[in-house]
Formats: sequence, structure tokens, C-alpha cells
Amino acid sequence: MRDSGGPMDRLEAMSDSRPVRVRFAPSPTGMLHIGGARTALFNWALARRHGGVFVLRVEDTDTERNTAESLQSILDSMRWLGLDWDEGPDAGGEFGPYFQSERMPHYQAAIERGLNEGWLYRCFLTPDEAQAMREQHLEEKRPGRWENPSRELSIAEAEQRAAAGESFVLRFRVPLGREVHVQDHIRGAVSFRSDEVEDWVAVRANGMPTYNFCCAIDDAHMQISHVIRGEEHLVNTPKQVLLAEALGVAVPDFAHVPLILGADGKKLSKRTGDTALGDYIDKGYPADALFNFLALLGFSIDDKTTVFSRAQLVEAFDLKRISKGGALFDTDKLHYLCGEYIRQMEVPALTDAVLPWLRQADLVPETLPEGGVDVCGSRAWLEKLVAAMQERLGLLAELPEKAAFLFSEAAEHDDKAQKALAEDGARERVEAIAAALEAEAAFPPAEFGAWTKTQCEALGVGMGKVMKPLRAALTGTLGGPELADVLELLGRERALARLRALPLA
RNA sequence: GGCCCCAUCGUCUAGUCAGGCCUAGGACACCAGGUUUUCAUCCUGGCGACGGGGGUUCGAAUCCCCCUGGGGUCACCA
Repeated sequence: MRDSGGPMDRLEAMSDSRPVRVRFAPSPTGMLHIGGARTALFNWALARRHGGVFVLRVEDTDTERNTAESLQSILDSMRWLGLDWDEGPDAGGEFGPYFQSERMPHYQAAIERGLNEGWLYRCFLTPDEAQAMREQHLEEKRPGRWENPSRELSIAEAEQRAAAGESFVLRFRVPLGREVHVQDHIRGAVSFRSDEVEDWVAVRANGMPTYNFCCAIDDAHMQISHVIRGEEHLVNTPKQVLLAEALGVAVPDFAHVPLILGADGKKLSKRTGDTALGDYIDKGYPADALFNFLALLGFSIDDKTTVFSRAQLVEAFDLKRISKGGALFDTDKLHYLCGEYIRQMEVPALTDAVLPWLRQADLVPETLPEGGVDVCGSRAWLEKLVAAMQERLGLLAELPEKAAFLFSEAAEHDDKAQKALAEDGARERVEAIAAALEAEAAFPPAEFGAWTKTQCEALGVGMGKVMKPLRAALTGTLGGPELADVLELLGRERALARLRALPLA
């Protein structure tokens, strides 16, 4: 008894001419999840694509678990990603308030109506009793929903028990024998039998309405045109549609985006890796790279484009191009994109971006020393460093570790470096270069490559015989930036000192 | 288990709605070369997929059915 769900019934992009109003509705019970960030991104993109409005609505009906810090970190994460909202906290708007906890008057009116019209009823089952009935129904493998005795209570009796102080919740009276159709921009027509939908709790015993209740009412009141949310909400949709029908309000278009999966192929969770956007911020992923990556998870511009800007995404964004299957969170690709963005950045901007990490690693003080390229730690020197390291960086946070040797007095030689210096004649060649370097007026000598070649010829050996131990002595390892850059960043004093004070073999 | 969703290289995907232009394209990863004073970057090449079975059709990755597989959900959380 379900529709085929074939491609034919996938909605056209804009099924009507309502202005585009979308919302992201996080609940402030934790950090912003990667999946939530992508959902927010898609909402934002649709609004920007159509010159619509992006609403941020805080779903804080769970008074037990809300925290102010969570809210703050969610807002911070969104701003960091560049997802600016037009209505919501700190932005205001004509459909506020934007905190559900402050919208009780709206809900109260609906509650009274529901009670009067009979589509809400008082249920006196305790949570345990309700759970037991649900389980028993499951155990008996009976079709449809479990039967709630409170559903058949007379209004008089229900009111009497309530007046006597008995605790109750308000449940939605799901109509029997209905077929609920949901039009979804990503999945086409999806339908549910109402007999499969349980009489869900609309208002808790403490008087606070639940998610499904508030959500449908707010979406209607805020004139939301498209609800773009995670696929885990697909099964909630008939509840919200039925409520909207009872209330006689508009039902938005839906677009349920596939889940982001962890390495285990299941919904991304803390078990399989970091799930909060904040974790990635802390690890030194540039915002543009993360934005690009998130967009790529489930969306594609065409068959070739993988690196694109926000503007390009906005220009190309279309719900029809969101894929239906879940996507694994591929850290390799994320890492690649980061490198790509780091290499694209202008040196001054990259220097700014990397500064916090240098400070955190204690390589650089709050206030940079004055001076030019010759002053270690100065702005000019740092830009030189960044330029030299740029194409070797995968993450912003990698710089301190990779560049530490340029900040220290002496080099720490690793095994490979020691081995290189232990080779026959290596130390002598390093000393010869040190002497030649000292004799030069310019430091490092101009045309360093050519200069070195001349030195090698004078010594009668190949480049490798000189460069390798020289690098080992200078940097303490065998990889890294060009030696001319290393020399310049080290400066005459430090560089020569390193060449003169080789580690004992 | 019930209900719902999904199914192209190891991964992200293009192609599926309007069946032939697909001996299935791109990117990441991986492997092999090249450039380079090292590392990295960059360039070239390679590996590698339509889950299975039935239909429909002159022709199916594309349409239909079944199977299999994966996921989501079954809260007084959202």
C-alpha cells in the first residue's frame, strides 16, 4: 500500500511561487553536529539561491537538557562556517520569538483548540505504562499501533480525573484508516498509513509541548516554505502533516537529506570519529574547505567540479541535485580539500589564519616582535615562513610542529639526519660549505642553487652529497622547505652555529 | 521484528526523470613513472563500479517486479 516513489513523482524544484523561507532548527543540547551543519548549509544555500530568508529557530523545549553553552557554541560554529541567518537569535524578525520556550502563547491556543475539537486527548498512562503497552503490542506482533485506553475516555471523566490532580499528557488523536501523503523534493511521494502512526505525545505532563507539536505550528506560523532536514525525521513527517491538517494550516514542502555515515556505515556518531563541527575547527581545517567538503557530501554541481566557492554553490544549488543515499564521512578527501584551500590562500591571509596555532604552541608571543624578515617571529619573517611552508601544509594546525625547528636555537637531529651526517665525508663537506657561506657578503648567497652547484664542483661531488648533510645539519631532518628559505629564516648567526655544532657521530 | 528510505569504482559522485551519444565520466585514496637540492607541490599513466534474478524493448546503469544488502525509526529527545 505504498506509492512507487519513482523518479516521476519527484517534485519540480519550486512547486509554487511562495517566497522561499527555510529554517534550521537546532536544539541546544550539545555541539553542532557535522550532519546538522550540512543541513544548515543546504537550507542556507536554498535561501541564498532564491533570494529567500534563512531562519534560525531554537528548539529548546527539552528544559532538562538545554544549556546556554550549547546554544552559544552552535551559533559560533554556524558563524564560523559562514552561515548567516536573516531571522533568529541576535537577528530578530517579524515571526519571533525564535526560541520555542518563548512561544507558549502560540502553542496554548492550539492546545485549547485541540482539546475542544477532540484531536487532542488527555492520557493518564504513566511513561512506564505506555512503554509496557508499546512493548506488549510489539511482542504480540500485532499490526498497526498499540491501543491506548485513554483514547476512549469520555471528556467528562478525563476532566474529572485531571481536576482530581492526576498527572496526564496530551496525545494527538491520529485518525484511523487514512493514507498520509508526503511530497518530498528528494524522495518523491512517500506515503504512510495513519494506522501505523501512534497517538504521539503532543504536550508533556509538565505542560511543555513536544517537538512534533511545536515544529508544525512554528513552521506554519513562520511561513516556512521548505523544510530541509535529516532523513531521520522522515517518519515524523506524517505526524506533523496530520497536525497541520487538524489545525487547517499550510504544510511546507519537504526535503529529507540523507544521513552522513561514519566509517562503520552507520549514522555518524562519536564512536567512529569526531562528530562536532567544533572538533574540526580546533584541528585547523579552514572554514572554506569544510564548507566545500560538507556541500560535497550529498550534493554535486556537475560531473567534474569538486573545488568550489560559496558563491558557486549558491549559484548552482538545487534540491534536485541532492543525492538520496547516505554518504560516508571521508576524511581523506577532507584533508585533500584543506590542502587545496591552504595552497590557494594569499600569504597574508594564511599567516593570519595560522597565527592562533603558533601562539597556542608557544612559538610566538601575543605581541609580535618588531622588525623585518631578519627578525625571527616578526610579521615579515612569519610571512616568509608561511610562504616557504604553504605547499607543505595539510592543516593549519600542522604548522607549529613542522616549523618548530625554525624557531629554536639549535636543531634536534632525528635518526635519518644523524645517519646522513655520519656518512663518509659528510661532516667535512658541511664544514666546507659553512666556511664558504661565511666568506660571502650576502646571506644567503643570491642564486643559491647556482651557488651551491659551484661549491659542489669545487668539492668535486654531486649536489646530493652536499645538500643532504647540509639539510640534516640545518633542519635536523631530511625534508622541508628549500634550503635557501631555511637559511634566510634561520639567519646568518643561527645557521652558521648549526653548521659548526654538528651532533657527535 | 513493523513501518519508512536507499542501492554506479575502496570513498564522494556524474549519468537514471525525457532508454541508444556510456567499450560508464570526474575527484579522493592507492600504485608506477616524470619534474625537483630533500619533502611537498605539479604533470603523465595505471588500478577500479552499474548487488542478483526476472521481465518490457530493436536496444536498459537508466522503466517494471521479486530477491538480497544497507540505513533510519519505533521517547513525556529533537
